[in-house]
Amino acid sequence: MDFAKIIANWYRANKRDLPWRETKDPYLIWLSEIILQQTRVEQGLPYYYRFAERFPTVADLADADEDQVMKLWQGLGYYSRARNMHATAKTVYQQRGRAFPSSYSELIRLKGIGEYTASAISSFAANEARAVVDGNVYRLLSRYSGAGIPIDTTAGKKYFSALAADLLDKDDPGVHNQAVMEFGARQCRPARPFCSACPLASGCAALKEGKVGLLPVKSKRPRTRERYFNYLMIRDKGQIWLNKRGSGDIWQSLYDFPLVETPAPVDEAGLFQLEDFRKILKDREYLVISVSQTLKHVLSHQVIHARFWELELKGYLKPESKYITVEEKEMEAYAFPKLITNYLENNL
DNA sequence: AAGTCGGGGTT
DNA sequence: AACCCAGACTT
Repeated sequence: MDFAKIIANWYRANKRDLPWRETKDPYLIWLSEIILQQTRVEQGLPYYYRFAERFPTVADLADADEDQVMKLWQGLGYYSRARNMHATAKTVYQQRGRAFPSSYSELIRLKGIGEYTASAISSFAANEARAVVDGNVYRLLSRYSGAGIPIDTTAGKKYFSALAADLLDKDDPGVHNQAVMEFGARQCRPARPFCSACPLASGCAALKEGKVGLLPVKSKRPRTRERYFNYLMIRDKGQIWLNKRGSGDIWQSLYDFPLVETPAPVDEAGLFQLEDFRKILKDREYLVISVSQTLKHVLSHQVIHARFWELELKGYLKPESKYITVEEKEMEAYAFPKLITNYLENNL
């Protein structure tokens, strides 16, 4: 029995019931695929339900405000996915109305859709014969073939894409693609894969050569950098100052507070002398309401050490135009990074 | 080709 | 602490 047949049989017996497997609507499939990029199914599932309910068609998503989209995405990370998703909804709705594309050649041109996602949508929605290669498939194929070529290099991507295309079941590419990913995720999982009860065991090169635990090979990722954030929660008669984060840094399009970043931790006396701090407060007097402990927040390439300084203004001060002021009760309408919501949950 | 972009689960 | 996740984009 060949690879595709074995995978198909395994999938019939082991598949999970997932909502995006019950539709052929390319829009809903696209929604699920964007949400699932670099994200575990269990983590993405509640977000999929929220987006599918709140934005049932591409027109609904295209009509939404960016703040609404970001708010619904809040907490999921990699926020460029949400911004690109929103942009693509507008593009599609403008150019094609409600008919979301389902062909690879059209999909690949859209923002936020790369080779994996275009293959996934076109195979699931239109049964186009495009083989998906996600993290699960890389692992499965690397082990099955025994190939130790690094999966995060151009050569590796080329090699495994060709292998996946070769193994693709062209009679049923959509189900085949679902099956290989599910197999990689659950049977051929990263740690402690179920090799002793694996239907592919007899043909698995890594198992034969005793190197399952060594595959797949990934070249090393760069170290993270440390950053020190001093967040100013500036209150002025029930209003609080917010900052919308721009391009060139983390958390673009989310909101936080006026920020003084320093190259090293600073104490109270040190912070209040900094030019960046005084520029925000001008000469206005303020009361220091509270100073938090240092919170550590870990991202993929950064570790952020954050302190929150709650200040109450004595008398009115018009903030710089880059900041907005909102009633504290209205803050829930804005999307914040996890670091901020964690602090607010524990301190308000 | 290398760097960047989150947050959470697992080992 | 290191690795990984239904990757894509920028430089």
